[in-house]
Amino acid sequence: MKDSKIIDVARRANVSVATVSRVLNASHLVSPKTKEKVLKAIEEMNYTPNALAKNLRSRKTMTLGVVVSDILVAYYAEIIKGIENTANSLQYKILICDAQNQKEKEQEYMSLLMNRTVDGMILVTPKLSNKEIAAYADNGYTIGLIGRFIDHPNIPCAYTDNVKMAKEVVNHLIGQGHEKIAFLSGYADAIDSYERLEGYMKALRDAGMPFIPDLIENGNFNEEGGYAAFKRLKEKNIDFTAVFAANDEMALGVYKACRELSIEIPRQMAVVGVDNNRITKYVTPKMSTVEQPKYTMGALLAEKLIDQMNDNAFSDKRAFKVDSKLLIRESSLSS
Amino acid sequence: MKDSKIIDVARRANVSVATVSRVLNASHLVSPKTKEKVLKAIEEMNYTPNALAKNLRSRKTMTLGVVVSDILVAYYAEIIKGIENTANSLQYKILICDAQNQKEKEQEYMSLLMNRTVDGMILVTPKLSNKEIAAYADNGYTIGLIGRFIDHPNIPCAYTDNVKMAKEVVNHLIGQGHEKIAFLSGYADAIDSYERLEGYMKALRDAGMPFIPDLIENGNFNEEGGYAAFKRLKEKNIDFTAVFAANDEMALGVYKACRELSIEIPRQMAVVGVDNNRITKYVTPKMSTVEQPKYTMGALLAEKLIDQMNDNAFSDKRAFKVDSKLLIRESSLSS
DNA sequence: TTATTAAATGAAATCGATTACACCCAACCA
DNA sequence: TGGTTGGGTGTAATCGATTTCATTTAATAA
Repeated sequence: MKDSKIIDVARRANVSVATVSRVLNASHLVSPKTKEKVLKAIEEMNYTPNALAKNLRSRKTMTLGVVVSDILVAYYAEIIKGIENTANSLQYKILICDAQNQKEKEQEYMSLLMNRTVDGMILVTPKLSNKEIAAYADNGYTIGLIGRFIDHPNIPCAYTDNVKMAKEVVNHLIGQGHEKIAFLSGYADAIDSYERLEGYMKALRDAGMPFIPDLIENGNFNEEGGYAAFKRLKEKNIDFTAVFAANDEMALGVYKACRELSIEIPRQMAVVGVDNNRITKYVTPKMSTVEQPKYTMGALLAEKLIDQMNDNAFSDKRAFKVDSKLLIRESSLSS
Repeated sequence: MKDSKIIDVARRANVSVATVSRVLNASHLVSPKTKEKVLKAIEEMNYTPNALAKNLRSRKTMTLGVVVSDILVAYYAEIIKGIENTANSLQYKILICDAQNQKEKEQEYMSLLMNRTVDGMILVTPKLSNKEIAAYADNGYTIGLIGRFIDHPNIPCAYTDNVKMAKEVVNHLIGQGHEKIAFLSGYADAIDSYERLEGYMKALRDAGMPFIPDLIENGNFNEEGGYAAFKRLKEKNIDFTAVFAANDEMALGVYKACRELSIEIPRQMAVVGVDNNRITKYVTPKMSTVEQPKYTMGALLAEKLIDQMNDNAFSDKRAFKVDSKLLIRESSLSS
């Protein structure tokens, strides 16, 4: 039952605990008939090894922690799938941690790493600073990063080129004839926001178009934020005909604001988001957005991190910059 | 750093490991100045206790496992939030397990319970049979269930009354003047499906309307399934003017099929789903659906289960039937 | 001052596995 | 026949904490 232990099995099979352990761990150093006896005893007693004892002794848990900002956001859920499937195929389990957008929760979850509950951690767009993250790595903990890059010899990263992505989006809008393009950024302190803004500016510069600071607003990466930001833009009374929102949620907020203000998308206002949330295909008009290889990033990083934990052979390649893809749909198409 | 242990701290502070342990566990049995010495040593050595050793000795992990069918589905994500917040407030952590719709994965994750990695498990609409689940409970493991009910003295359950819910939906459709109402069920073996079908039939009976088996189709709880099921219904050439889909995903599939077949919702076909997925508000027309108190179910059950683990005082109330709410939107409203 | 009691502390057992090391014994070789 | 060899097995140390029990120290009462 629930509380039989290795010594009970040993007694029942008339062998030592060492032998039972050998059977459990598929050692070749045990004769077929002994093995059979032991297996029979295990079966009869319904014995399952205590993972805590095992992990304590072996000093590993074969578990990877994954910290995401919000498990409700599909972006994270898909990354998790990538990590999980790869990890499982390499005999690792994953422990999913929902930081609920709070930095303190992230930190709490990091303690799982420090107290040996997990062998490594994958942080997906964490709020922790580069310095804080690097400190963990410097102390010998195994950490990987998704959706962000830190230049540190022990921290593998998988991320998209936000600058390039944003440039592509803005170029597309310019190509559609837009000259005044607003940008909705996410949290002011999020690297993604910053980089996307950078790409936005570069695209304008390359096209010889002026950068108008008033066309930048912050929308906190969520729907309400996007809604409010768009209203603020409108109140400024500056003309603009397109909005590039740093994610789909904010773009959805723009949709809502436009509906209220009777602004027709895309005829009067072009809109592009980022993430390819499933919803973008269901809204009217269908939303143009950017697809990032979420599953792939998860899978790539999980493999890399597990590799690193096992042979300590840090291959030089630890930065995986993957390509994103602009999906042009109705919301940004001039007729 | 990473590998200092309690004995190192003890030596540095010139005390015994027992004393350090007492400080760590906030025992009152330690003098202020000793305590200070110890805390200083802990601080200086950057010591963190090894959770594996601690859990092994104390025979608990203060961790709850949560097995969901698919982490990408918002329904589960919200339940998880409810569980997590409640658990955290009671000093418990949760370990989220994504079974990816596979029964074998569910079973794999159950082994976390059996090998003492978690103190208890919450299963959300699992594929495991009642008998299998009861067997775990009978063996002394702590299990709770969400979205399903098993009559077992040790298994607390939080679920909605599917029969009542389905009746309400069908009554609403009847009230809108529909006489031929199709039903799209989920997995044939899912209890939810079965119960919703039961409610559907009861509502018909109560209204004195005939039950037409040909109007029942299986849609596997996903969009493609709903799409295909609707097409099959249409091919049968039986008239019907409304569809009740056992979840929103399938209803979405119906939307797609209708678009292809140029059937206008709700004028020619009324549609109602279940779950209140966020998408339902964004589709055109807005989808009528049923809201279940997901967060509440999670919170309720987490509290109950933790209670049960701690005082072993099984209060008699272990079945929480919560009320769902029909949200009537555009897709089911005759003009 | 001494007896009594309570508060602090430490030594060692314990949780349940893995594994280094020692040992036994049968098979093989010289 | 005696000495190697090595496969199979057992004993005991170990992982890093908690906790029981015994002991020392300090505080209080007599």
